[in-house]
Amino acid sequence: MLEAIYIKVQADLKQKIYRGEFPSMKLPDERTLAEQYHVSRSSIKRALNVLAQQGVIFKKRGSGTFVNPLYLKNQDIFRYNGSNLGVTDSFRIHGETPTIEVLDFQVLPATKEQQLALFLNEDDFVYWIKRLRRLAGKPFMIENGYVPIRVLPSLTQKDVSGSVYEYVERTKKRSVTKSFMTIMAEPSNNEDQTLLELSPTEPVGIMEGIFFMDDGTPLEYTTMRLHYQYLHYSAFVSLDGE
Amino acid sequence: MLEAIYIKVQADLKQKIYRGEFPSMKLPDERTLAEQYHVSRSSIKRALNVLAQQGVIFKKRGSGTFVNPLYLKNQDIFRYNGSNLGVTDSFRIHGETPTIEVLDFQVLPATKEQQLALFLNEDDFVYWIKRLRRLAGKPFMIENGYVPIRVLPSLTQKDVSGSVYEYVERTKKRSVTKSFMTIMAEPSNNEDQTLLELSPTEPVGIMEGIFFMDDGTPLEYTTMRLHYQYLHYSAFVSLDGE
DNA sequence: TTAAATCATTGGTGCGACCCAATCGTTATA
DNA sequence: TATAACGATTGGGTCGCACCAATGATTTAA
Repeated sequence: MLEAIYIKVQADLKQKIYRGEFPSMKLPDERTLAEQYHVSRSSIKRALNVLAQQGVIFKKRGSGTFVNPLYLKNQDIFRYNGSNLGVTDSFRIHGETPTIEVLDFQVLPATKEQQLALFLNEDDFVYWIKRLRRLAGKPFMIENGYVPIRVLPSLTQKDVSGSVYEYVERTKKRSVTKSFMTIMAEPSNNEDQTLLELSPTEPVGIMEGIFFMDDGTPLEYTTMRLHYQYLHYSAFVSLDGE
Repeated sequence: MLEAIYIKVQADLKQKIYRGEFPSMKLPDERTLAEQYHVSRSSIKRALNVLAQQGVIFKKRGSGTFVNPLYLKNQDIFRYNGSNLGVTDSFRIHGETPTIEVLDFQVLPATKEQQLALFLNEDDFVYWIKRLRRLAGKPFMIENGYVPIRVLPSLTQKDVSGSVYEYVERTKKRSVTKSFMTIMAEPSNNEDQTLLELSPTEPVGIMEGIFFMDDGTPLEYTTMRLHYQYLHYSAFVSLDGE
């Protein structure tokens, strides 16, 4: 099975929506879609659920399924598209690929906090990866990442000057598809101001999080300090199935 | 049907996880759970999918289903619990309920941007609701909300001095469970500094978003300017079913 | 004419069956 | 002993059915 049916249906419907093939903003009912795609209603429901979760459509029992007009007008914000959660991918959207300057690369014993976040033992070690990211030459992010040695035993400085997640996908055939993140803001400190070329009144955005591989293994604990103009986090939140 | 089976199972499992009833961090396999709960495997799968989506568990084909240790250690962060997305609910967690001071309450013609965000026509009007929120007396948020008159025709200043979402639930029997939000940060302006008691180097966090009722009707377009210490947005992100 | 009852439409939930695919421990083999 | 093959376990995907619940249009009755 190269790709599940519901994935294909979901992708196809998203295309059709994007291309404006539902001018009435209303999709055919589930039973009809099942016929059209020659799949069961269950698979259609599954595809529609994914789209609803993404905020692309709204379902209304008794009435039908409708396109979220916002998705049409503004679909570049609804970018839950990349197969990857990393910085490289997220910021590539703006047209250019970020470059990486490695500021530091060491092996350290894991702190208590890191042990907790990365499910480590007392005697475990982590790589400390400090990097500066630039977009079109302009620095926009200071990144402090901590990766358990146990998870990537043969990581080198060279690997670290590229995307760590691509390295993981290449060498371990695992993808990084889950993260637990916290977003905050703070006045900039001296280092921020120097590295990110900020004035004292200009703040930084902070994105701090744990990134997991698709099997649940925690890969990295990261703190990102962003030039405030680059902190732009969008999310569609749904509190339904609870 | 007061509550769906998969909802009950999901809630029960979450309780058990929280109470540490799976010390090995491993849940029984799906077929066994189905027997224990006297429900079909489909329903178990559904319940587990919800929990996986919330980051409470990780599923690993061929191995089993495991508790996310982070959820145990830090479950107060995993608070996708409230039935409501509003500010009142979100910040009540910290122990105290925020108070509301209405700074302005008017009816205005909808701007282009509002028409787009709220699916309105050219001649539609919106309420402009400007409010200051305090927690334990300390101001922490300036809120500019825009609500279509069409949606809440008889909204009064009195209603607006409480939670608008509670008003919606009471009068329309609809809940506010979806939102599309963007989070940013900025240096504080004069008004921010005055109302939120900030110094010039201290920034504001900005949460801007559209809130939808459970049937997809957009209810409100809001811009919230937060004292930076109160911007603390956490999310579990999963890029799986795409 | 208006309000209430009815009914068709549409999405929601639940079941159980069937097979697939990844994993892991066991067993057979070199 | 180390490796390979195998098989059991476990979650993933698909199907098709039956029935429920909310909605909205239609029909009926006041």
